[in-house]
Amino acid sequence: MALKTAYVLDDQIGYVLRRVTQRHVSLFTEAIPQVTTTQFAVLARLSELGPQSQNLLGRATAMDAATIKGVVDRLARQGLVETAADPEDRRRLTVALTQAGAGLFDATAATALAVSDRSLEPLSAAERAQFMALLARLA
Amino acid sequence: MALKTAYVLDDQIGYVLRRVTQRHVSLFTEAIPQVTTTQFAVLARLSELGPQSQNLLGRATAMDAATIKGVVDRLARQGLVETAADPEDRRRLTVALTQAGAGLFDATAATALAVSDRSLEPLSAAERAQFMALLARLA
DNA sequence: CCGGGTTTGTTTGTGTACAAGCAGTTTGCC
DNA sequence: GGCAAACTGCTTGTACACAAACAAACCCGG
Repeated sequence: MALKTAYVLDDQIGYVLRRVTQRHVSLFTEAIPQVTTTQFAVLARLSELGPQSQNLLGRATAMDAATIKGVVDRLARQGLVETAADPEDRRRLTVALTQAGAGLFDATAATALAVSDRSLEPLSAAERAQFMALLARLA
Repeated sequence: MALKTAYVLDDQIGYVLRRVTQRHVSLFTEAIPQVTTTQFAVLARLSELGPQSQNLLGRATAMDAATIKGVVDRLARQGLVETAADPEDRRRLTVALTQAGAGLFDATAATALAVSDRSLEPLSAAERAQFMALLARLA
């Protein structure tokens, strides 16, 4: 008879990913309470790529259409991004950083990098590099 | 003047974690559509530990009180768990697997393990072990 | 030039996830 | 014995995340 392989929750990638994410988000929120991790990703992409259509922006930040809409709405409510109609394609909604949004990103980028570091704190420098390389291959 | 370290979103642990989680959840949902990853974690813990108070169950599955309540409610609505008042402590709500819940867990545990494997598919066996060891230290 | 397929965005519904505040219960300690 | 502290659970509000269904606009082949 086959040996039944036990299901050990604590060894499952999904469960551990969830806990690591919880810890990371908690560190981020403590350091940068103004925006969430997802909102910050949008600011970062807009800063990097310049104004984008909402749809493209969603793809560039791994959010589906419904999710990116909510995120953009909340950022707009905070005055960090603004949306404008595209004259060339009337379906399109162009999203751009405001001065305030660009300012916030520039002011917090270094802190955000420090948060990434703190998340990886339990690992040595060599282990961090190794881990990030492996993690990237799973995305 | 100090060299400004660029913020590269794709290199940030939080962003990559989110994408890896998205991929994993998608694989899980495809393989086991009856319950979500979080709900499955609850079934696994109950199967492992036996009936638990809702509060303890939340801690054992890394969910806060509000979250575990919602998850237990939805599992109960599906008839996979049942709750009972504790005669010894009237604040306590004991959560237990039903026959259906235990049956579903037993029937899908092997599949769930296969999902964990598929999530790690891009890595070799040695790399998987290495990755899981590093990941666990970040939780 | 027109009709079908695609793209873009919106809406609704469901399911985590957490903070904060409330209420009832139990326990510990004076 | 009695009261404060701790525990357990509930509720509300906010924020992702995705599926599904829809409408409007665009594009391309015939």
